[in-house]
Amino acid sequence: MSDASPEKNTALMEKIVSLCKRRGFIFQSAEIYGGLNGCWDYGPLGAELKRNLKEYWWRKNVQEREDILGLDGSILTHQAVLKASGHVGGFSDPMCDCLLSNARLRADQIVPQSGTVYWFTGASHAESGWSVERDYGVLAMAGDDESKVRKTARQYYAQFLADKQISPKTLELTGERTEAMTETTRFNPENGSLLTEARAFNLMFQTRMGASSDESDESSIAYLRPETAQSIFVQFKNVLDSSRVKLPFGIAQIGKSFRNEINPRNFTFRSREFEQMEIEFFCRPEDGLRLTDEWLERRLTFYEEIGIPREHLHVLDIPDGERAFYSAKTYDIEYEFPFGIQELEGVAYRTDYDLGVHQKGSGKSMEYFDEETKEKILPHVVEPSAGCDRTVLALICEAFEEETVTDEKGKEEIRTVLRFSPRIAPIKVGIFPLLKNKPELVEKAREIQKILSPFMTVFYDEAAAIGRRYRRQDEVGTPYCVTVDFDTIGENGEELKDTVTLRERDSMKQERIPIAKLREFLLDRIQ
RNA sequence: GCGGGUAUAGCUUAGUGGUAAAGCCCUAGCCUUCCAAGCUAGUUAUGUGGGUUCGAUUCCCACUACCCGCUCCA
Repeated sequence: MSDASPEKNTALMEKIVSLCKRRGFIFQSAEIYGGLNGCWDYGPLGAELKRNLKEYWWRKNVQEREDILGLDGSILTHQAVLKASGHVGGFSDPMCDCLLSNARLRADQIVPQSGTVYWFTGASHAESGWSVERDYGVLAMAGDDESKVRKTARQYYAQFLADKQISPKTLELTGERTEAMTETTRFNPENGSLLTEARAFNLMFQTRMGASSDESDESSIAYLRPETAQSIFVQFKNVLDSSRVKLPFGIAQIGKSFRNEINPRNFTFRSREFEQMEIEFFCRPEDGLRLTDEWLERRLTFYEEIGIPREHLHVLDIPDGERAFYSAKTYDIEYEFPFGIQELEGVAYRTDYDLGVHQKGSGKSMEYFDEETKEKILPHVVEPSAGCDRTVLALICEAFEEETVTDEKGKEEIRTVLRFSPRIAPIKVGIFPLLKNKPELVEKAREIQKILSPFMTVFYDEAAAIGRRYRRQDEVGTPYCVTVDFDTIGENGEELKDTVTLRERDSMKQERIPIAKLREFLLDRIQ
């Protein structure tokens, strides 16, 4: 996808989805039962790919740093945590629908209006005897005349007509009365039509804990966490007290989060169950903005290291007024997916908002005592929060390529190849005996499999012609293949004995390498 | 959530109100000395549930899922 265009590319995305299923990267959840909306399962290769991503992230951010510590919090979350964080009250959108156009509107974003409301109780059609009783209203703003209002009402009632041949114009409106209203948000500013009652659509999955939990017992309510961040904030004190760390330091977590998205879309990109890779990096207030910029750079480097080049990433500096209310600075790192430029990760400076609300909510101090300055401070926090599933999808999209190759006879064909970085490729090396009906070759290949498999994911394959086996591995992104031939078993002299052909995925070049050096050679390239 | 579209084998596509076809893939065997070779054999499908009908994969209805647009994404 080196020539990725920002325009939508549905055909490309369909090919990628098809490959993911065919080769066992990603399946639809509960497919044999018709599928579960917005849920996906990772197949054998997808599981390897995702694991490689998570392990590399953990290695770079936890293992190789002494100032970041790991955490693995529970998914089931105490309701008090999410009340304090603002999710119970605020993690919802009041939505209402226009009764006329069915447009969906955010109730809290409707500009209040004033005018005269015309109420009706129903409509009838004298000729056919049809009638409907249903309350409806239209807001007439200054300048609207009555005929326009009645036309809107007739269009509304016409929706209930069984006979679509009847013109809305011939309907009689019943029960008309008027009412003056000021600053109302119950009507669609576009057309004056009455809206449905606002319904809160909370994006959190709620559950009840305990065997005896009954519907009326509010205290049994728990939630599936909508982000991994909260368990980090809630355990901030415990980590601090148990680990003897000093500011600045971070707590990292990889784990599942759940949001009841209204509209899951774009394959695994927006799912209801998803995995996050988050760091909360705590610091002194004066360092927050600087560290936000530093983290942005560090994260961009990370994406380059796993094979997503900087030129396919976009950094969005979210302007004042568009950031979440708690954030003093936010960068979005976006990737050019075939379906558009979409967010992979947010790097947000959350100030002391989170520790502040939990200090208030729990009544427990979240303060940090600085031994040098002898002062107590409430640390600020910088949060690089990456979507794991989104990054896996980006890795697959970035790696996908259909290459035209010409064989010796001049015949052109399409080679589908996933150009994964060796570091994250699900299978590191394919091991083939040149021929499967020669026991010496098979035996030697099995030996090599045994040597390498403790160190990396290997795939042994003896079926079909050697070229086909190479292509199979190309399609799943295996960077190297090793072939055992007659040289290996010493048929062509001592100097070639115990050497194998090493074939590289991208160049399709082959070189001769001693079996004894294979492990080191491969490990050098996949670390 | 609204509107539009789609649903036949692992994939890509035929087709039919009366036994569902092909190519690729896959599996096994033979053969085969490095880039999807050949021969033989084989497995596998009408998304789910109703209705109409003697009979439905085909017609009708509902549901589900996916795709596109809108909406939404603290």
